[in-house]
Amino acid sequence: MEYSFRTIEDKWQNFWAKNATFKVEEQSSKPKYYVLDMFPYPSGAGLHVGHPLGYIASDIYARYKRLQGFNVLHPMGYDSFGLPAEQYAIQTGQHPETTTKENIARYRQQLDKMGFSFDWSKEVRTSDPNYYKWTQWIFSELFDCYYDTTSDKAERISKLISTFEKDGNAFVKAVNDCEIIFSATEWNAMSATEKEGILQHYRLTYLADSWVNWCPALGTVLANDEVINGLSERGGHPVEQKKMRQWSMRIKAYGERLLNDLNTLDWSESIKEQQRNWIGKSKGCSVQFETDDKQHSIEVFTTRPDTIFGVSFLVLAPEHPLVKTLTTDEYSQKVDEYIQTSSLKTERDRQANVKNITGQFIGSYAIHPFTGEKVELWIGDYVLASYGTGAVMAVPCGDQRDWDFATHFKIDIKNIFENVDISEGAYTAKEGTITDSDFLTSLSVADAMTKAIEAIETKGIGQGKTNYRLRDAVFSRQRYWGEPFPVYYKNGIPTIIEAQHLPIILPEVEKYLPTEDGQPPLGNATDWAWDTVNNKVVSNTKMDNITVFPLELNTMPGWAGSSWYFLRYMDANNENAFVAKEKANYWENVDLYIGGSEHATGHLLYSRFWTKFLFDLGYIGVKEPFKKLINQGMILGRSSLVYRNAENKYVSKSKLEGGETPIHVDINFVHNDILDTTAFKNWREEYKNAEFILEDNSTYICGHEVEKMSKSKYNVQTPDELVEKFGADTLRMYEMFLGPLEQSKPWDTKGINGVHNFLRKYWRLFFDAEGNLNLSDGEPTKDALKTLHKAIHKIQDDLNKFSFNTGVSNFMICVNELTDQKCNNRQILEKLTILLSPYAPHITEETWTLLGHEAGSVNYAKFPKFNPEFLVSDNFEYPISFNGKVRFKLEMPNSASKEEVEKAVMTNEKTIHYLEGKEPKKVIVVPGRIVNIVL
RNA sequence: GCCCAGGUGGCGGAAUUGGUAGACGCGCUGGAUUCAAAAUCCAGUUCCGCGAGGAGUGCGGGUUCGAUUCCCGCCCUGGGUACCA
Repeated sequence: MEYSFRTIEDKWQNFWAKNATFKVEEQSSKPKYYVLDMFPYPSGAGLHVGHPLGYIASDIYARYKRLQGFNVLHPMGYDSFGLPAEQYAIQTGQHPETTTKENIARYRQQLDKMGFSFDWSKEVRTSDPNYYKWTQWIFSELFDCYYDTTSDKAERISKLISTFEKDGNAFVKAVNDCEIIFSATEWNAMSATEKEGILQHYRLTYLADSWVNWCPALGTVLANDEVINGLSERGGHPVEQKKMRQWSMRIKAYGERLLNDLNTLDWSESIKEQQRNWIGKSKGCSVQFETDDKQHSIEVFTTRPDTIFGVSFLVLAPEHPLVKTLTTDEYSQKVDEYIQTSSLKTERDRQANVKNITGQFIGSYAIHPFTGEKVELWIGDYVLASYGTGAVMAVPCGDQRDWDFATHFKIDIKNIFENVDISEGAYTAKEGTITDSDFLTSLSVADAMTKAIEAIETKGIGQGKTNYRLRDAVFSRQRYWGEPFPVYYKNGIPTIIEAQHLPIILPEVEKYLPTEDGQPPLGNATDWAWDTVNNKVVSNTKMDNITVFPLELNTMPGWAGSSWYFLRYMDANNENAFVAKEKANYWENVDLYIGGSEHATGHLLYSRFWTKFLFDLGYIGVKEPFKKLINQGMILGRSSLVYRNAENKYVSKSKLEGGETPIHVDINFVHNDILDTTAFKNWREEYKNAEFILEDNSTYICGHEVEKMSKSKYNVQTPDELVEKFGADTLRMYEMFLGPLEQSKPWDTKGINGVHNFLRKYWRLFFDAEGNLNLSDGEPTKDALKTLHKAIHKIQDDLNKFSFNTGVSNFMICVNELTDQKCNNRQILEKLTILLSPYAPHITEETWTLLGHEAGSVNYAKFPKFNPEFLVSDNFEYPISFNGKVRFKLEMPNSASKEEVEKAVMTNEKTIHYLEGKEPKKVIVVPGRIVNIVL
């Protein structure tokens, strides 16, 4: 009987769907385990073979955890708001919702064919009003909170208001960007508008006129991490700076916690490092420099207070507020010109000219706080207004940029490092001895650092301070296809719509483009006003600014919905809460999260931020969303190329003479690099009369290149045709077999036969030569037991280490050995089947029933434990053969000679722990050069 | 520049509390079966050498009885980040 994967896979996929096999409930009797994939954006192209890589790994792990007796939550959903659907809508007029629904249907079909064990009853879609209702709610909770630095958590804004009413804001300890100090009396005298204006400086989400990365081509604002080298991440359009009224998220308030809690996470070092860099904590000190007329003082931030005696000038950002005041008449024209040119520079220009040193002396001086010497004041656009204080003390001997600047403008360089030559460049190492520095002289750099901060603080001209690179995240997008804000404007005051009136449903619009007068697309909506009497959205014509007000026209960014979706899965259909507290407490957080590393600083940082916020308010009991994170590598495409020569003929690879034009050819016409010339000719009109220069054996061999999968390179491999040809189980195992999960690798179907053959061999273990089911019921042979137990041991090890690739190899070894032994023993096959079921669920369900078990029961109730106790029988004696391998540690002094070591290896009797957590078992190591011996 | 990860046959990749390098699969070579093909099975396959033998895990050193594994210095590839004071 042949292995008929199509019949088998259809049968079991239907069975699983009909019986809701993978539906989970909260069960306190079982330990929980939460396995999550980064949910996909449902694009029009459908899934390609790269998508399922992570899903297969997580599915294997989820099924493995179920075998071990865990109650496993393994859901799937869609990040269904996003730009491509909107752009498609702009082009075709088709509503993004329609496109999105079609794409989701296609994705679902493809996912189902892979045999994933998702609990679809918990599906979420970020564009579903029942979902974004709660995204809007979280936004309103952020609006209602501020960050209290005393309790070090988010607190209700009402608490802050009552403090203002009693004491004003002078003694408030809160993260804010409020520049004025007021008393209680002043506060109480303020109008509602003024009060809200103040509160905006404290709220965790707030409106601010901020410089934003404006992308004219996309008609939208982009986050810092969506801009790469001055170009938009999506599409690569130029991005310019523009000031706009935007919603922002005060993520900065959580900077320290986001940094510290990284240490509690089981994430790859590289991702943690990326987040640390992004948060960019630097410890240092602020220092006030008085101007020589004693009228003003300039605050700088430095990480090297120990070099304060090396200061030879100050540099201010051109945008610094004191520049105009401090510029002398003599220099005002030059300074104005410099400010003018640097303001015209886009981010892109600045980056292109990193080596280009520019600056301008402004004519006035500051006084060095310790030496009393005059130091020149300069402006230079290498100093950023947005970081630190917007001014730096320049120490050319200790900072390369300052050195370059000083050298370029011929400013004196003072050396304060003992025995260091700085004629060729700055000395930037944080070690050595300070000299020529008054009270810091002959101290080490580290000691001087402490001493300098002390002196600065004693003098009252500054203090030790910590700076973060992390900036608040802009939260407004000028888009249609996103979550509307639950906000209306009451006489200009942003007002939140109460939770019981949510969701605010995205309105219909005629056009998805910005309006003529530059309003976001929601400006096209005719029914987009808030009636505060009836609490509903009404027609714009009813707007009277007494009871009916305009609604916010921006929508939320893509990361809004994805910042909390892992919580919604726990309780996807709850209409009364974003997640019920008892469910949140049962599932806690994600135990294993699998997805691409491109989200290192975006999604993963924002999710952590929102999780901490929701924790602060007591809605959930965990501080971090994802305990363990695995980043699957990208699967690259393997493009096939044909070569056209000058005479318009197509030249096979070994006949190339150079100068031929390579042309991408659809990979479906190519098998093992051999081109199907007929298919190629029929591909396009232009190839119809193609002529070929063939190899000597009359084939056409294509060239190839490894690059990103893309439609335009005709190298996209969808899973569908492979499932059709080999079955889902083969594809699942093959994707795992390709290599380590975390590594990126080229897609190549060459080896898929090997995996397919393995499954066919496994299938044949159950049947005799005539194709009849043939299972023996006797006791298994020692050889068969040994093979099985070896496999159990290794494959469990592989699963625990997420080495799914070696897991597949070990299955192959096991089945090859059982085939050689002609093993058809029921006990052996039963256990092997359980072992294989996470990898190849369809074929194992089928064989499970062949073994006489109830249909579907391998999932998994009958075997609550999948562990050594269950699988390895206690009484089994391991046969240690001459060729067997047992690992043991040889305890000998390092000085022992080779002969001595060999002698010890040959004769030693060793005690071996053959399985963890069991009594040690004595085995005698057989003479021979055996060092690495495994059971 | 800085940070992180990695460099092993023709290919994807195994093997690290230091212990027979190249598991497993692909590909290739030869053979069996077949009218033939597919499929299947058997043998071989790191390189050099007819051979005995020698070389070999990016390069150069070091520690060790023994190094793909540990240490030092380089080179290269991939990812991240960038005038952050």
